[in-house]
Amino acid sequence: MKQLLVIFGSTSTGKTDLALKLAEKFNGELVACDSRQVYVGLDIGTGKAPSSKFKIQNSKFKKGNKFWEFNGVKIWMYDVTDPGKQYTVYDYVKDAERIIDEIFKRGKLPIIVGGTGLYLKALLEGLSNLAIPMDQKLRNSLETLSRDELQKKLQKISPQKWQQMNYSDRQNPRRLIRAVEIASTNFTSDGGPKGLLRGGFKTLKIGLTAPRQILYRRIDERVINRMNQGMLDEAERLRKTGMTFKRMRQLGLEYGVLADYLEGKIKNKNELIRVLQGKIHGFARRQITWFKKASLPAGREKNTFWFDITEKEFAGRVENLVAKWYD
RNA sequence: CCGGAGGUGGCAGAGUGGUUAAAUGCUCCAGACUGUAAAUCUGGCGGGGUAACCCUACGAAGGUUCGAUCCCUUCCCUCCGGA
Repeated sequence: MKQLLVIFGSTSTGKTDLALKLAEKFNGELVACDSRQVYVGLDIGTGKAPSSKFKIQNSKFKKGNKFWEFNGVKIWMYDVTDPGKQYTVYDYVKDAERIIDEIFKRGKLPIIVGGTGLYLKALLEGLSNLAIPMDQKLRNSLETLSRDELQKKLQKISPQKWQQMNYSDRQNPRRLIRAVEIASTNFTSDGGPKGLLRGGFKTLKIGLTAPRQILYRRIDERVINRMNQGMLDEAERLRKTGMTFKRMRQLGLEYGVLADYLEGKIKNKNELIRVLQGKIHGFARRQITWFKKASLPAGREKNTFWFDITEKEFAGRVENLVAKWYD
């Protein structure tokens, strides 16, 4: 039976470092599950480079065609598209499924490394509406409407959908637009991607956590490291290649904050660092909220083995667990 | 020592004699999320209580007033300029 190892957790829990170690031991290849690492040129800000500690110990690094390689371990789903283009869950599932299939053909163990909860869920379990394509023309016109108008429109064309939405989503223009889009399509679904778990894979899921304070500290340090690694230059390079500030803000976190800095909305580097640290704390919290249901038996990431990265020998215990599971 | 500005909740920063536990932003906490997900959206945020409600608060101490964070006096502290 095909086996699949999944490692997930919030930002700064050391997913990639752990996955690289496991890949060396178990003859694996990594598949990143990250909505921003898919873009070419977003390297430092998205943390594609492994931690500096790892880099010093393992200097063998190269970039291949559509993959990066550390110490002989390939990492996929980096650099799959242009940063100016919008990439979505749908694209991700399609691309990642193909990559994973190829890894199997090579007789290797795919290790999915993810911080983007929705992508991970879609890849593993599928998403029933995923196949309904987006209608850019419709979206353009809907985007000119106010939230109020969007709500009325949806209530009119699909009262059932409106009923299903919760209060928070009803205030969310982005959700309203997609709901209208789904309601007004005449697209007949072929079902779309079904999710790997339904393909009969034997999966082991490992979730990484850390106490809040320690997580924040790791985030704060990482922001400073990234500044030292030239995150600012990276942003300027993106500007020079024609990326708009608007697009940078869409990309979020480092790129959004960096856009504010380049535009002078943030006055100095210290403020830049502070703002960024705060934003990433918030991001980590959102990830934790998403993954939290995981700890419940019927939760989103059921059958997950959770590890607190501050516990002694946690990496060794993970290794033992994988060794027992992997045939 | 003299002249000027100012001291507000974790921070930044409004404000005004009563409707101010005090705008707004940030941090922080909680949550939603089936095609932008590092995005987007919702709620909370002095303390206590399920609640009605109670307590402590706008540098300190007094005073004026029915009532002061807002007016007056003194003191303490900070910043700018001049000796």
